[in-house]
Amino acid sequence: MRTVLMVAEKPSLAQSIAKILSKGSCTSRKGLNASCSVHEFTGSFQGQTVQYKMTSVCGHVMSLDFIAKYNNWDKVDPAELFSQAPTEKKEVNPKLNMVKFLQMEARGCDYLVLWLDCDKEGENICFEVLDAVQPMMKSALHEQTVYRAKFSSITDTDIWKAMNTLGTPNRNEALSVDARQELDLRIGCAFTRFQTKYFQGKYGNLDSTLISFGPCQTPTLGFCVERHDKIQSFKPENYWVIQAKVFKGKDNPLTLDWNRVKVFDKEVGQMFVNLVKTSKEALVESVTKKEKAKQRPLALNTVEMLRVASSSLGMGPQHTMQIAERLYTQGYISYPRTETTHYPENFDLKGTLKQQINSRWWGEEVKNLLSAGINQPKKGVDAGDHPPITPMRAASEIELGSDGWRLYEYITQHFIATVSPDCKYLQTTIVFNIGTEEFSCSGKTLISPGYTTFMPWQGIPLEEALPVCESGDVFTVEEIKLLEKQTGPPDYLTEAELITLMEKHGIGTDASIPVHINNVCQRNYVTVENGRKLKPTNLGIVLVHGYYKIDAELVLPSIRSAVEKQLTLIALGKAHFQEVLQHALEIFKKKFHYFVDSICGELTYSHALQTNPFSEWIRWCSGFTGMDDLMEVSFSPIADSGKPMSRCGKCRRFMKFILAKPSRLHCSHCDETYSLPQNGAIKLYKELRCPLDDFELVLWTSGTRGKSYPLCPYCYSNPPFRDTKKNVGCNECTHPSCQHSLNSLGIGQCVECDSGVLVLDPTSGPKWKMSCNRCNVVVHFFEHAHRVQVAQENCEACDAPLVTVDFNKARTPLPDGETQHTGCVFCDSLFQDLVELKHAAMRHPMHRGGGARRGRGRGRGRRGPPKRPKDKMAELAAYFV
DNA sequence: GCAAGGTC
Repeated sequence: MRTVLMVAEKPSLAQSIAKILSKGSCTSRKGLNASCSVHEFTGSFQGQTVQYKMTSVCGHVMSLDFIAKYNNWDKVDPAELFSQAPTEKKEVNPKLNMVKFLQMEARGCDYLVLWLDCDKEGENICFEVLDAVQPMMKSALHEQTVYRAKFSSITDTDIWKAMNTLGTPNRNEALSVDARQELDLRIGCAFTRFQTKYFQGKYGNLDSTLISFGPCQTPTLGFCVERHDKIQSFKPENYWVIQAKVFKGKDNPLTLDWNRVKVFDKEVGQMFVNLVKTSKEALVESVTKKEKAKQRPLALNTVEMLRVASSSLGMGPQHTMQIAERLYTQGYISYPRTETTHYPENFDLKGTLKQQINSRWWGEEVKNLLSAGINQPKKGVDAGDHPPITPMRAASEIELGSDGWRLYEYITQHFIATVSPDCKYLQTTIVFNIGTEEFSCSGKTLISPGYTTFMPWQGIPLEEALPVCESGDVFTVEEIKLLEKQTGPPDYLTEAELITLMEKHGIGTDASIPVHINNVCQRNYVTVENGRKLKPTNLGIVLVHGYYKIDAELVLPSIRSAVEKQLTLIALGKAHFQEVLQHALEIFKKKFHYFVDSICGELTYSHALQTNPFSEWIRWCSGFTGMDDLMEVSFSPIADSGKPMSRCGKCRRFMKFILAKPSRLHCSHCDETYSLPQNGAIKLYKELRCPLDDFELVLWTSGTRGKSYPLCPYCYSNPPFRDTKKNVGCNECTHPSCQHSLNSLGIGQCVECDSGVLVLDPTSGPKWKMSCNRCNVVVHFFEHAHRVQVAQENCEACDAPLVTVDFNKARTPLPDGETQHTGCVFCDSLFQDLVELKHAAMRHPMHRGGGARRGRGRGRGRRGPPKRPKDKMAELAAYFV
């Protein structure tokens, strides 16, 4: 029997489609990776009985990156990223082993049906799957073996229709995505690397480790700054309004609005007041009553959910999506990433509603709605991806958790609202004549709440009823006043407004909008204020103003849509991939050079390149215009930042320690910046010097319960030996004789990780410890000893260096009041009770180990001394190869 | 260390 392999874009879809095509009779098994399942069933395919295998990928299989040597920020000129730097496709998530999994499943299959999402990205993934799978499939000479299923919703009719009208994957659409990936990568990385290096080398208090640029994130930031500028440049204006109060009989006075609304000239206002004041009576000119409706909402899609979650629930988009994902995988809501606002024809609206009849919150109203008959939902847009977001089963607050419940509650309320009647109300307007001027007042009274029963925040607020009157009635004027008012500035952009702007300008997609917003926050360009308002930081403002000054297109949203337009030409087969790509790259390369030239002022970029290798030229940039003028207002030059710390090995002057992220050392005399390990504190290390370069050592420490090690600021960035890695401290340095090196202080192989060595922390006394130079393992030993040293000799049993310990006479734990002992930490019986294993407490909660595993329960020595290493010297020796 | 786009 022949086999048909079918691949969907995500596991949940593979399952749904298999269920439909097998009429519920498929058997399922886990695939090679934990994420993907394979659903198998027998059926017919082109008139023959076949075995079907339905599975999925998890989004993209491959992603684009530069080949490794172009990922060195110090050696590669960002300008090379526009053309010279070759790219390669790598597996997105090597842990998932997706290619291997697909190949395993494809081995010996006869046909392939691609069920990827029906958009350009899906088309691109088709070819990623195809590339992986085709070599493993049986080859047929005169027969089509690869098919594309095109479906517009996940319903029986649609899936069967797709199956019966299979086509072929569209290479052009896939290529347009390839082009987008390459453009985004080359442009984004080139600008990001240049900006980061340039500004970091120049300013000491930037407070950002990365100054990123991207075709989506930069316009996103641009929107926030645009509003900021409007606020800043706002000039309040005085205006005047006439307020009239009238009454009839014993009724409360009625405040009327002036039909001219306002005037911007006080004298003109006063003139009107005088005209009005000639009359003591207000004559009712007309009374109109209009029945109006507030329309029930469209079915819910992702972007609307994100907007409401932000504005009404105070939940950020990233967080909202995480919660929604969870609700989806737990079966409470339907798939949360969709652009569609129209329910499929056969959607079971009543069934979905019936699930809610026992709810203690809205059960009664739902019952009423069902018995009165539900309303046909409004016609929305069917984007052909997934049905709108709806609840899938009843739930309670306890099982969902606070935010989970709030989001579920909203999704459910929104769903019920879409099948409820519109809200109906009566709008009454009374128009008055006082003297020559017209005034009016209006009010709303509820006729039937309709959907606002379920979305009470949209309800018609209760108002005081207007007096009953008809045209010709006369009211008495109680008061006429000229009020002076002032126009106010707009407020900062709310997250919900930003989402709307991004959607409108095509910046990002439903899935990526939250990521871009998160990016501009994490990069310190924007902060989220009360009410989820987005306020740009100094850095964000300066960057955007800089782009405006140099090349506004870099920040305008139109840049994205222009590129998208070109890409569509590829998708339509009207332009060639290479043509469009090269053309766009050419334009952006010019923009890049112009940007660099503008920032660097007099010295042109190409000139600088000719005369200096890349690593040298950045410092040559001087005589700035544009961006730097702006930067200097908000940020201080690196030479003026920080406090003196340790001496430079080249000029012997003090270097300054800059605390702002990324913390670093800067020698203003040599104009050099040296990077340091992050997430810890830096101190001077006893004015000791590195024997190789004469730089004063500094001590990095992650806190009292964590690790610490000395490092040489120069060696840290410029590894001294061929076998030393970049960005390591003295505890990984292989210097043969320096007293701070791994060679002098290493004691034995790490008890947990494979590659680390336990190194004595010479600063840790009196709570002595040795810590692994690779992982978080810390071994506490010889508490209260007043000296711990690594001896010259090695253990006869295991060859580990011996350790000499000195205790005070009064506190010595050694037998017979002995104060000194030399022995092996791993083998010596006297030492056995004096050694204890722990994990370093890390400052950063993201690091593994550390905190969570630090139990009080483990008494000293409970786990015994560290395991006896098999061959410690072999491990140690590995370091010196 | 970088982009944006999928998805878990």
